[in-house]
Amino acid sequence: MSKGRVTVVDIARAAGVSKSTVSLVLQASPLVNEATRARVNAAIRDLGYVYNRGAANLRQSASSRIIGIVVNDLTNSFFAELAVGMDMVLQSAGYVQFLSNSAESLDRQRQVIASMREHGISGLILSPARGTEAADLKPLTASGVPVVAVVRNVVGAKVSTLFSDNHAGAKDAVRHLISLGHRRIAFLGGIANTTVFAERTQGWRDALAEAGLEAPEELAIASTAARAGGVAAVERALSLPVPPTAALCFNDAAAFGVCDGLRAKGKEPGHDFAVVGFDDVIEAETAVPALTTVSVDPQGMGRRAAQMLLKQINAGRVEPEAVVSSVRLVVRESCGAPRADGQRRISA
Amino acid sequence: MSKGRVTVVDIARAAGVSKSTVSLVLQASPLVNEATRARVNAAIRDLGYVYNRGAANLRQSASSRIIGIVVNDLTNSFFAELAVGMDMVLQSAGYVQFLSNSAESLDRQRQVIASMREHGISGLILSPARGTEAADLKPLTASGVPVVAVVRNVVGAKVSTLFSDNHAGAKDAVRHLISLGHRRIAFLGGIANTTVFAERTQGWRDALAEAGLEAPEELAIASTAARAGGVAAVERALSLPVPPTAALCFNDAAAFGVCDGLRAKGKEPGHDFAVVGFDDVIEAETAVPALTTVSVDPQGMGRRAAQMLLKQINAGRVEPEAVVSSVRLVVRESCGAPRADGQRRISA
DNA sequence: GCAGTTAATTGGATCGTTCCAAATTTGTCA
DNA sequence: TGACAAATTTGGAACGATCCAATTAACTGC
Repeated sequence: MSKGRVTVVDIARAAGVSKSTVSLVLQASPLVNEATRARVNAAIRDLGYVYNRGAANLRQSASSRIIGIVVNDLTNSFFAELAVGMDMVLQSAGYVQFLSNSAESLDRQRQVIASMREHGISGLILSPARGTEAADLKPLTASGVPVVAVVRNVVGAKVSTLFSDNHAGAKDAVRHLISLGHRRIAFLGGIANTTVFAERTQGWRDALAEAGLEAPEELAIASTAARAGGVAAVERALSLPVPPTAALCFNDAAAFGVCDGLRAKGKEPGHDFAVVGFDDVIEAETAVPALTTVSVDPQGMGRRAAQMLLKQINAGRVEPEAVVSSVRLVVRESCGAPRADGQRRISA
Repeated sequence: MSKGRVTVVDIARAAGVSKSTVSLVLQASPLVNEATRARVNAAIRDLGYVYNRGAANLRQSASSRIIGIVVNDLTNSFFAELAVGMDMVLQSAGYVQFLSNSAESLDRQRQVIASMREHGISGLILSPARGTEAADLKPLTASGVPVVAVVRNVVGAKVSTLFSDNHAGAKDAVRHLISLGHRRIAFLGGIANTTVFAERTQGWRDALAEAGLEAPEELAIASTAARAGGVAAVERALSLPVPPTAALCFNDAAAFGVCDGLRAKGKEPGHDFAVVGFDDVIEAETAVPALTTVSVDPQGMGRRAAQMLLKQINAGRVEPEAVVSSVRLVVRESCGAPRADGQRRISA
């Protein structure tokens, strides 16, 4: 049974028709008679036929219905949720995804993209590794494969982009902290020299300036975008001559780290120190204290990115668009503000 | 440039050789003369040739070098890390992965597996959705595609399996809690009626029995395997007439939820109540308090699963093996025990 | 009963690569 | 120089599905 796979010719023979008819049945063509269709389908079932998509893709017109997805850190739940969102719309549109993790390695990313190209992907959604250049995507775009860059930018690349509104989100968050009475507000975590970091810190600076407050550079403490980075950053912040009383963190992972670091120093987040995150990962809501954060809705963003890509694929020609996904501040407990639903925590 | 892709024939023409020679160069065959090889490679570069793996896979002997991976919940970092571990060994073995998320939906899982089959995967690693039956994998195994089931079992399926030693891990954890003086120890979180739940609760029961303690069923509180489930479970536990003083949790996600729930009730985990998790996800180490947990090393498990699959693929014939991956208790702070490195927390 | 439609069906030819057997070139030695 | 072996190179036939033009079957209306 397992020797020599079953092909259209085999089922054609079994059903007493030609391979062409079988092909029509496979494509659910209205041209074929109901009786024959039933006969062919029965043969397909009986022989355990498996459609060979590779063979079908050989004809130039056909598209592979494979979408490549490359993210820079799958262990960060933001990206995991992003991928899940994409999966939802791609799957229901009849595409399958080729998901890979570059783990911030440019080499790895190159390999993965090359491999996807060989497999004839119909499109690529990429959350680029740090340092990705336009040249890395050139071969892909040159051969007309639509690409959507999410989260991070690839300077000079002619691809569609979908970013969250980092500047506005950060500004809103800091405004909120100011409205709660804070005057010395830090920016903690994240990797300096990245676009996202620059945008978020600019939002922080602008909100402070707007309120006539200063934004001393020693209060913008970069480290890493992960939990451990938050711990380190808040430690540095608390050891300053005049420590801050509140912080906007680079992302939720860092914010959780900041909470950990505060507790390690005997301070309770949301009580003795206000903490605001960025991303609104799924744990933000159930954490204690629940994390006030700028919601970028990772799953929604994933869905949107997938939709942008599908639109380009269906349009047939590549016409890059740049979308900025709006964000909104979700006030929970970690900033010490009273909650909308009446529950409250005491503010510092 | 983008019209009509470049094929072996094109580069053959450009390099002044036959397509067969080009094919040999592509496969790095030692048969071809160095000078011609260089000429062909130059043409490949110049024309921007992209190898068409689909066409190559058409010949019966070739293998697709695609591995399918299906996990039941990518947003759980345990599975994300599992996938990352697999990615590492598969990538370096020259395979690409087709990763999908079934999100616990059997329908979805069926669709995805069917799609992977059409793409001619060389093997499948599956963390099955709840309720997966042997019949779901039958077509795959019948056609000789190696399958490795991880984390959860598929009863009756003739596939390789890789599980963590749930029974021993739970037993060790509970023994440790007993050695710290706890007498009323709960089991919190997880979904009843799953193999993993049954194995872990059995370990809990056995450790208690061994110490001559009772394991009343009201202390085994199932809910869900996520953070919110932990919150709910500990709430129920604390409202019992005689509440427990310690708990082994179904997994780390639930354990974090239990910590959250404890704080919401004004109790400090690791101080007023001992908490032990299961999995040792990456956040377990940096959380506050650092989570005492049974380490199953998800990345290592992923690597191992990938190795098992590759072994089967290379062996040529499917010979299922069952591997139980050993686990070890990592004592940190959440159980209230003094740490090995001298730092200590006060035990309740 | 027959031309004119419409509905179903069907042989090739084709996609881009690999593999095989056979052909060509080059090298070696008597 | 000719015979023989080794080193390279090469057409053509697969692989499995699709598409096109062409054929056959079934149905009109007169």
